[in-house]
Formats: sequence, structure tokens, C-alpha cells
Amino acid sequence: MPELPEVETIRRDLSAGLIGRKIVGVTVNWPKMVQIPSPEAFKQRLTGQTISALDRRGKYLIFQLDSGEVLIIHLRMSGSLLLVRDAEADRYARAVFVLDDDSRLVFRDTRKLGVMWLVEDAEAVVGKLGPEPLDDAFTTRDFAGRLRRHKAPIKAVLLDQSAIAGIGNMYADESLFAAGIHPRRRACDLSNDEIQRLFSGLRRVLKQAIECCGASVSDYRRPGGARGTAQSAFRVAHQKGKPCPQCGTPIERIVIRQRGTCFCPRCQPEDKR
DNA sequence: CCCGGAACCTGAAGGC
DNA sequence: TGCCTTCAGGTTCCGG
Repeated sequence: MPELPEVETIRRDLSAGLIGRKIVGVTVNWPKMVQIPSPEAFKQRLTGQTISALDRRGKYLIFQLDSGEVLIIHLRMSGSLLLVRDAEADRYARAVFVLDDDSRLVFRDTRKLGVMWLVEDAEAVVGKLGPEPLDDAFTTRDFAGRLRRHKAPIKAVLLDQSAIAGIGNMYADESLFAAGIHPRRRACDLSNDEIQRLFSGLRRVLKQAIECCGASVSDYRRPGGARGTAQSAFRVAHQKGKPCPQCGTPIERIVIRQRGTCFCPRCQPEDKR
């Protein structure tokens, strides 16, 4: 599942091949994917535009266009973006952007959950997101202030995109393990020391995953088709039943807010101390 | 405001 | 072997 490290990897991989390229053709095979505007207007307004920059906000990719408009893509569960040179048939290609150097950007998405927008102002789509966890402006104090407002389980707050942007199920579990915090602890009950550990653990986990070019657990592929390797460093995510790398206790899996949650019952005790 | 649950989707995995 | 059910989880929406 593409989370912040996967989307950041896609952004970096695509930048060199996309910036400065003109979009000369657009095909949409799954119209429901286009949120704004209508699929017809989407194709028409996009054609002829040059991509001037590629940004990321949370799990959203933002293509800056020379008209001042932005193309925004969210890959959701199973989406990937592939930059290819041939027009090979792919039953899961939901949209294809043909570029002026004859390359093609293919939006591939088995489950059809991915979405796109073409808008004048990116804030209309990403305006409600919380801070970027890797931003220099994001501090422990800021983090603490946000956690204090939530009585919900810390796992749920980490997944709340309006609280902090870009964290999904895998990296939420990894961050909580890194900090030694039980995922069901209430966010507002965490001590300053725990918040500090979670803050640094979260940033370390995300940075390391970016260095590994993301985690290929299911559909995720880099734009050239390669896999990421971050999944091989997972300590608890998707590790149910395996021994904890720190203490050997079997990793448990519970459900919090309808999300599978993996943790070590010994390294992440429910009652602190 | 908060929470649970369903919806959107389909391939993979599990049960019998 | 094969059919049927359940699961996976990012986001939004609806009802209590």
C-alpha cells in the first residue's frame, strides 16, 4: 500500500522523466476515478499542458502544470504509476498520459480505488491534511499538541490524515514498535517521554523506508517496475506470529478501528509499566 | 464531536 | 480440485 515513503519514491523516480514534458494525449478507462472535473473536461484541459514540477503532500502526488492548474493523484490501496516507452496492453491500466517524448505515464490500479483531480488550487484537495512528519518545521511540541487533543487510540490518531499526513497502516505499526508504545493507548495519555520516542521513531522509520525506496508488500511497484525493499526491515508490520526481533515473543495481531494492527505484547505493554 | 460500520473494489488466501 | 467466503486497508460518508 502506498504510504508516504512509497509516494515519495514515486515522486523522485518520476521527476527526471516528467518535468518539462508536455502531455499530448490522455486516455481514461475508468471514469469514476476522476473526481474533478468531468472526465471529458479532464482530458481536454490536460492535453497540451507542460508539467513544470512534481510535488508530494502526504500520500498525494501533485503535478504542477504550466497553466497554473494542478493534477493530483492518490493511489489509495492498489494504484501504481509506471513510466513506459511502449504501448503494451494492460487490463489494469485505468488512465494513460502520453507525453511529447513518446513515453507514457500509466496509472495502473487493480482495485479501482485510486482517484485524481484537476483543479486550480491544490488546497481544495489537500488543505485539510495535518503537517508533514519529515518537514523541518514539524517539532515534538507540535506533535505533542496534536496528540493531546485526541482521546482515541494512538494507532487511530497516527492514521488520521488531518492529524499527521502520510502515515498508513504499515508505518503506524512500525513507529509504535520503535517507540515501545501499545497501539491501544489513548493519544492524550502518552507521557512527554513517550511522545518524544514516537516522534523520533516515526521520523526514523519513514526516512529509512524512503532510503529503501518504499515497501513492496502487494501491488506497489516503482515507476520503472522495480520493487522497494523496506518490507524486509519490518519488525512487526505483517509479522503476525513471528518472533519479536527484540525479545522473541510472538508478534500479535489485533483489530483497532477496523484496521489490522501488529505489535509485540512484551515490548509494547498496554499498561505502561 | 466521536465512534462504528459500510461502501468503494478485486485478487489472494482460507475453509470445507 | 473447486467453489464460496473472507480479508486486505485508504478514504469518505452515514447514522447513532
